[in-house]
Amino acid sequence: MTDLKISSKNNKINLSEVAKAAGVSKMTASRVLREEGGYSEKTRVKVMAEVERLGYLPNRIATVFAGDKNTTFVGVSIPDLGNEVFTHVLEGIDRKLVSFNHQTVLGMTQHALAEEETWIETVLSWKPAGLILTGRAHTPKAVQLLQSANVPLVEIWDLNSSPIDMCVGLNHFDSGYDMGRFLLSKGYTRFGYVGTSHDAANAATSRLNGYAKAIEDGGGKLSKQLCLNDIPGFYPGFYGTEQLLSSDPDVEVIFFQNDNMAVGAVHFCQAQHISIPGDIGIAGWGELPIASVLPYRLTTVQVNHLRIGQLAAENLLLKISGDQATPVSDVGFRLVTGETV
Amino acid sequence: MTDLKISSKNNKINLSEVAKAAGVSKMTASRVLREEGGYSEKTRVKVMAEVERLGYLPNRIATVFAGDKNTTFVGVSIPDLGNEVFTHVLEGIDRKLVSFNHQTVLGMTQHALAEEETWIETVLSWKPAGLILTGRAHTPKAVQLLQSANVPLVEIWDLNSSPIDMCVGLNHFDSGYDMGRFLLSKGYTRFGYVGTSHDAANAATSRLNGYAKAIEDGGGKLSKQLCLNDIPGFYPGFYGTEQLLSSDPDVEVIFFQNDNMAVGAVHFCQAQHISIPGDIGIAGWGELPIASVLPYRLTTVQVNHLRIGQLAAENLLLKISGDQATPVSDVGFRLVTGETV
DNA sequence: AGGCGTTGAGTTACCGGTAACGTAGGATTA
DNA sequence: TAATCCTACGTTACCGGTAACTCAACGCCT
Repeated sequence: MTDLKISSKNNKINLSEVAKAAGVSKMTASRVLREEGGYSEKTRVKVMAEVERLGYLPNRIATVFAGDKNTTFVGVSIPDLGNEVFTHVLEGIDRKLVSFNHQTVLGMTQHALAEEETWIETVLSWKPAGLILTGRAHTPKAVQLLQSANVPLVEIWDLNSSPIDMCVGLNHFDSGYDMGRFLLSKGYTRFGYVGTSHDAANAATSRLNGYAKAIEDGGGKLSKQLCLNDIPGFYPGFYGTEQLLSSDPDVEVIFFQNDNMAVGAVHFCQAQHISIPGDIGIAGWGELPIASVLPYRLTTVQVNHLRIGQLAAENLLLKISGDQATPVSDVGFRLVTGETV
Repeated sequence: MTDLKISSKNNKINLSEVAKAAGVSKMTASRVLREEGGYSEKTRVKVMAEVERLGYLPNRIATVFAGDKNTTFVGVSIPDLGNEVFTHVLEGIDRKLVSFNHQTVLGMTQHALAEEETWIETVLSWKPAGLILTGRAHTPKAVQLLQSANVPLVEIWDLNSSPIDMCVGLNHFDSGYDMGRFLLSKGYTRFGYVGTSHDAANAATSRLNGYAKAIEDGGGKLSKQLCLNDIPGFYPGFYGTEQLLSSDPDVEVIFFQNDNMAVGAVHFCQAQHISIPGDIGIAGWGELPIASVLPYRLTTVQVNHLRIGQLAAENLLLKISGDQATPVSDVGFRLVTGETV
């Protein structure tokens, strides 16, 4: 019976047992482990020896509970991992968080606000140190949860002049507008756009809106916009181009949701012997790694994805430690004129 | 003073307050919330009304603590997010976990066992429901921590006949061996390899070893192997090819660490007007999305990354709920002969 | 010798839930 | 009608730490 109990409880060594083994009180052991001071060197050595010998692993759940504090978890929601853009942002976030002893709790919201709401509720119930959410749109209940939870929060990606708490991103509308204006300046008159599901009021939609506005302002025509029900990857860029060109062969230039889709388009054009930029112009967005190996410089919008993540994490960490943090950070963008238009 | 307290404590509504407001005991409120039964419909309605009115959010930390249970977190360690291969695995894991009310706690170990050990210790102190680790190599202390923690564990990626607990992956050595044999059968005699940092005993090294063994067994020559100190992406594939060919122009075929590197090579060859497969053969690994838009089918090894993640999560969840789970799952691979050799 | 500060501890209460047990009162059964 | 069972709760103790407090022993000073 006793054996069974021991084997089933396995590693249930807690602070009391360490203290007992070291011949001190629980409190003294606690002080030693937290290096709080108020104990002799002799005691410290005794306690640490028992910690080592028994393989004591602190129960951080209990610590959080005792102090009525929060954990060191930071909830990070991103739409999905299939979109390369967000994996770079996530990497920037996690690198920074880890170096400050925090852990990323992942939330893939699949671009659905309802999923996000559920996830927020779950994560908040675990008392996170902070939250980073991709996008500025949330359900009313989510907003209420976030406000009353009173947890440091950064909304990233799409710039938001009045964030719930803090915000790090760029103005997607402007980036689309600038691209539109640039293409107009190149003499194009018939414009196309290819992206993926834009049901939600997301950043890609803002880019499309900016693009459309620029074209309208400049007297051009957005002949065709295609929103595929797919991920914004290489192959959707490939077949999206095929679809767009077959339904509207007069389009002179296409703006894609991101570089990967644009590269898909480049490969489609190569396969069909359509000259770039002679027969058609191609523009991407986000400057993704693939662009570096193309035979010509892709026309795109350069965005420092990693920087967004880092800055979001930095501001969050500041607020977590009670310091002042910038409420709104604009990381900006840069138009890369390239050779594909 | 009182106001200050209220505003600072904000949403500190706990079960006691809900119970008091509903005119029942804490225990009854607890039973209602857990739908445990043992209460009248009238009571249920009263309690739920107060939960709603007060915006009560359960403190899951306290629940875990009370029951001396584990959280619903699952620690997932991957080398890095910059490697597209692992993001697919991670996506498979998280999708499955989420649908069973678990959350992914991310750990980027940067291919360093010491980082992994630190991360394991931290995550274990948070009482996770389970762990998924990429790779089979761990520090002795990490292994000891994992064993004594007695938490469900899946080691993924590299197949391991004697895992600490469970294992999901494929035989990387064999996949390299098969590729080597296939290339030999195509008549090549002088072989090259380009990958990234192989200091650790990782899966890519196993592939290289399998490849080298096949070449040796077949009487060919592994003329040159290049291990760049970079990420296994497009551009390293591009300049790695340049480096390899300039130092050893006689190489007839190159096996790359993954498809992205191979695509970088394809673009290098296109830029230099080197014919594929006429002048040189190119082989990748992993069948990544970019391969779908190339003008010809890339010779590669197809691996179902998403499936690895799903299967790992499935087995973990089985074990978490106390059921039997497969100790070792081989997801296999498939050689894609392609047109680039 | 008595007063006082410092050092190195121990004691108590508590964080927010839940397991285990206790119990009043009505319904059912012998 | 009394014994018994069930329903719908309430009470108590506890999970593993830590904040806040208490306290003994010792050295030091006047």
